[in-house]
Amino acid sequence: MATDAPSTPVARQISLRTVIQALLDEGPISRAQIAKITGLSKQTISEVVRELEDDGWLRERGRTQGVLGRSAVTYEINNRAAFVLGMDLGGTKLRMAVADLAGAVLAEEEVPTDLRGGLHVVEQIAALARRLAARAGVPAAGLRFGVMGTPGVVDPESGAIHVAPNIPGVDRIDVAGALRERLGITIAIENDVNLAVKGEQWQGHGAGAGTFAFIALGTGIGMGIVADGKLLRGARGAAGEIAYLPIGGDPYDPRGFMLGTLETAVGSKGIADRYRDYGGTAGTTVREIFTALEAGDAIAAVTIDETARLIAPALIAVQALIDPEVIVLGGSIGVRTELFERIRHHLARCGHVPPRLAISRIGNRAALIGAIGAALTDLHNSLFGLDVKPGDLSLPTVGGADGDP
Amino acid sequence: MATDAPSTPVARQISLRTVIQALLDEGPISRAQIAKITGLSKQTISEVVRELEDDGWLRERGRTQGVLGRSAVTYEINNRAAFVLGMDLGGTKLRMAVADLAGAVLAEEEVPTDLRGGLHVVEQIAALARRLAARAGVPAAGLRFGVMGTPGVVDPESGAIHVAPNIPGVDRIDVAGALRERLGITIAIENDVNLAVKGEQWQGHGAGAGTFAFIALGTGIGMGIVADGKLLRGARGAAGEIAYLPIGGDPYDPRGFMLGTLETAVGSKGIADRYRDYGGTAGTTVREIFTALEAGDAIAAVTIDETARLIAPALIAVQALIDPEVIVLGGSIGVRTELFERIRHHLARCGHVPPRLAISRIGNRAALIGAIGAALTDLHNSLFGLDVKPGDLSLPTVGGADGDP
DNA sequence: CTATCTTTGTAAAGCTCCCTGACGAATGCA
DNA sequence: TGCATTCGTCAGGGAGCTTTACAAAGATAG
Repeated sequence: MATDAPSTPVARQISLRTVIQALLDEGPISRAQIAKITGLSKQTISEVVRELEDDGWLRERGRTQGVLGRSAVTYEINNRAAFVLGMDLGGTKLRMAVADLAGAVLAEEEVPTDLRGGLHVVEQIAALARRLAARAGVPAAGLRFGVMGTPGVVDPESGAIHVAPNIPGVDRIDVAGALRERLGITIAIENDVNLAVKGEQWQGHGAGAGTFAFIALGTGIGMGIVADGKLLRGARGAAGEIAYLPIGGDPYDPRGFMLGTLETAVGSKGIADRYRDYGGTAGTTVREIFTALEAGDAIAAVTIDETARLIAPALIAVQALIDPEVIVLGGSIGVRTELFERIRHHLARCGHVPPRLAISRIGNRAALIGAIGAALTDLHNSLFGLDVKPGDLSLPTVGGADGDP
Repeated sequence: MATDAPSTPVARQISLRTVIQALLDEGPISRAQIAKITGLSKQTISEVVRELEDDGWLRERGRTQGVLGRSAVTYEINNRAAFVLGMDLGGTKLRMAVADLAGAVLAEEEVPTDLRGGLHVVEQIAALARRLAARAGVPAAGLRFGVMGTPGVVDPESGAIHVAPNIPGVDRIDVAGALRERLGITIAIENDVNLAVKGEQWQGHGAGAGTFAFIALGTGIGMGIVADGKLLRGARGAAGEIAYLPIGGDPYDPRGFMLGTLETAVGSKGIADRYRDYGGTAGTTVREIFTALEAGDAIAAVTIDETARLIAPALIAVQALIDPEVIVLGGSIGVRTELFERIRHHLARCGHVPPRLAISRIGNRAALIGAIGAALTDLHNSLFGLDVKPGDLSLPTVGGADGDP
């Protein structure tokens, strides 16, 4: 429960945090303005700002002018005080970006994933990271944190990748540890859909929403949920496993057990199967079906419409259980406007108030942006976070119940 | 964002909180033990304990003995330092209890709700509260907080009851304000299902679970979700509206629009309709159908089995989206073991790993217990809470995205 | 029964961090 | 040029925590 750290630094730490937060929120401002915003005294602000400036986190920006009274020196966050690495490791592509403390991307690259897998991938990641850091002009000790997204199940504590579809061998080695060793920085690994959600929360349609959902429609179907600003993981990290929603087919049909009832119906394989069942001949991939749809293929149109008709209830289910402010659709299939409009149409037929829908604005970079955001959050918290994080007081233990954790 | 309160008291406030928390967690302990647990110095602990004892929150309990060294005075929370009121206002019954600071119920009573509604109900509540306080021997200024659960939609900020089924007129008056006036304490009003969830979290099957769901099956069907220890409300406070889950019927069938597809199928009316459709003659209420089932009525058995067959996929949906540690069933229908066993059976047929299920342990007192818990949490936080509640630092605004709130 | 060891709790001194009030410095306006 | 206004620093003081020292109280060994 309680911390055993001495509580001396806690007051100053709160002040540091408060000042940083004010600068993040309000942009370049003077010390006097910070004092007004934070309620701390001018004296204290001067001390804190000097401390932060000495350590390189802040820098002078300019001076105020035009207003009555003496002009003031304004300060801003020193964007180049630290850098982070965002990564998105997919089965076919490896995306990576170096960003500064303000989240601005300084260098970004996308390369095909080394299909030999295992340590080859690790080496590829490390080499790319070094190349990007050099290109962005990041000094040797400048990189502080990295976050990598990857499909499959990731242990949130250790970062071990338990199931890694499409990338051979990475579930047998400690990727995070190997990268930490090669790059000299802490690397956290996170599920890519979860990071995409964080990306949407930061720079996409989820910005400003306390609660929203992001659904990735592609080969498979996955969902990430942000509730009250925080990622919802569930008891076993399996929250958002929308593929297993008993919608779009008979939940008691064993054919849906493997991939999940919903994914069997509306995953890319389900769509292709449906197109073929209906007698379509234009191709076997979803991309080809969409191309046929554009060319006026009636069977493709029916296929996509039927897919939308099956997806709409799934969105109703999400709305009923989570009540998100908006549901953002992403993934290679989810961003197609043809499908989107058909889903909209069917949603309106379900009665009640349909959920607000949006197509991902940041598209296939969502996980990368989320990785950068996650790394920045980690960085901020490690620099200016509090050791003491007081939550609600736990209720006393009563009767036969177990105590709160 | 930042506070404008002076930060002087924050250090002592953290210390006060830490000591209280240690006493809540570890029961009666000596000052020296508190010092060890919290990491604060013995000196500071002595000061803090003296302060708390002077204000009546702590009291001496006894002395340690039998161990090496000087014996120590042990302290404990003074249970009788403050009292709270828990209330559960239903369409037919009004339940109320007075509890002490440790959550022990000192007086409890259940009366029929005054069916005249409106101010009559307010007067009834106030009178019952005074009677219970007197019976529990609570001094005049002893009651500090009250929380009341009620069905329908409650504005989380103002406590205004927007929709109050079965109780005429309470949606047109400021119940919380009227009670505050009559009882002289702060009264918060909360949705009863949400409170039932809190009750399960505190003293029921949710104890110790970070994420779980509570489903109330009765006249209607409702759900409350606790995610990472916190109640999930959703963007419009409509999270957990499981009645609208598009399961158990055709989601495009307008007959399900009013009550919701799932509730139309498995609400008490849906069950009764099904029994009649199958040719059942034993009665028209669910209670009568269950009685017939016990008497060996085959049609009742089929009705209940079919109901369970429809409910199981809804639970699968909850598991897929939320991944709860356990799903607790409550409400007059949800606690019936006959139904529970049938649901279990059908869940096992859905493939995948079925969610862990449990029947509510605290039954129809769940909302009342949750109200007591909520009132205690409010009380603790008002007494020993921090003004500053630092969350994660917000990410900087980048590109065209809006800033974080 | 006494000496010793351990633990508890208090006292005094010092440090960190914050605030207040005063004051010089800088700036716009009349 | 003088004045009002705002910025930023200096000096003084208070709150709260820690450390060191020490007295008090109890257990144990001989």
